[in-house]
Amino acid sequence: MRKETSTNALNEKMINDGCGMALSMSVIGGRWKPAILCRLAYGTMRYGELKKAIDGISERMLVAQLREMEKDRIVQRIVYPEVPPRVEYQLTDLGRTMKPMLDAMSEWGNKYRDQIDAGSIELLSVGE
Amino acid sequence: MRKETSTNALNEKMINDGCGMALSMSVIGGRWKPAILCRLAYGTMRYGELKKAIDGISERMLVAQLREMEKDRIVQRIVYPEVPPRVEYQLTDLGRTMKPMLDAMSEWGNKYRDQIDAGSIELLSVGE
DNA sequence: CCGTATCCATGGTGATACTG
DNA sequence: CAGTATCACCATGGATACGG
Repeated sequence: MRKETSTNALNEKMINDGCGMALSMSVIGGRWKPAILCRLAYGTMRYGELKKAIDGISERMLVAQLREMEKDRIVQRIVYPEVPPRVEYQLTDLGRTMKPMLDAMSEWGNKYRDQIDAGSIELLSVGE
Repeated sequence: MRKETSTNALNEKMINDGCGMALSMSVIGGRWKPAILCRLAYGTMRYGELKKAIDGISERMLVAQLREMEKDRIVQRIVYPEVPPRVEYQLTDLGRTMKPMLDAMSEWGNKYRDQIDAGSIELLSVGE
């Protein structure tokens, strides 16, 4: 049996629906994980860089989401014992295997946005 | 500007992080959407069939998640005016364009599960 | 058969302030 | 610079009962 501690990192509820999709969702789901993953997909980033790059994120949430992804072994945290302190984050090897999935998601999302913006889809509720 | 009504159907918070990943997440995120999408990917299903197929889902949640995906135009609801009533659900054309993304997610999830089960990853906290 | 309505618990998230 | 610590909100989702 797999072990875990808290919150979202590997949500037991979702991992057993047969198809792996739910497992993927439990790893990349989370308010800010897509945004973080997008950045780390291009390489290593410092804590402060991530914070600046991701608009609107609080330190609390940035750290929380990074920690969860560390637990799930897709993100790696590297601490340089310097003054001032420096901490870098990057995808692990396992994290990098997500690339095709991440790309597929970005691509569909962008196409979907185009569809909506083109007005060919109304996304309901205009008169609600 | 895009319009929307409630809850999760197109979460404004998530759609503006530049990469389309977050948009995708806002459409397929949700406790039961992966499970539902997995089923509908193979074809049309009746309400009752979905309910039976997805273990543990309540009627409330099944309907709620289906309605959200209807709003987002990826799922189509077809009502047959018969007695007894019959309602079928299927992916829309737009919904079917998600196939590559869905497949990528399933594939990565399954590989990830293998990695974990193989013990090559410990998923933390064994001694926590 | 296919849902709605209602109530309620949980925890994910945000805001703010503080620390090594 | 890179985080912790606390508090509180409220949307998400669960259980149960009822309706066309």
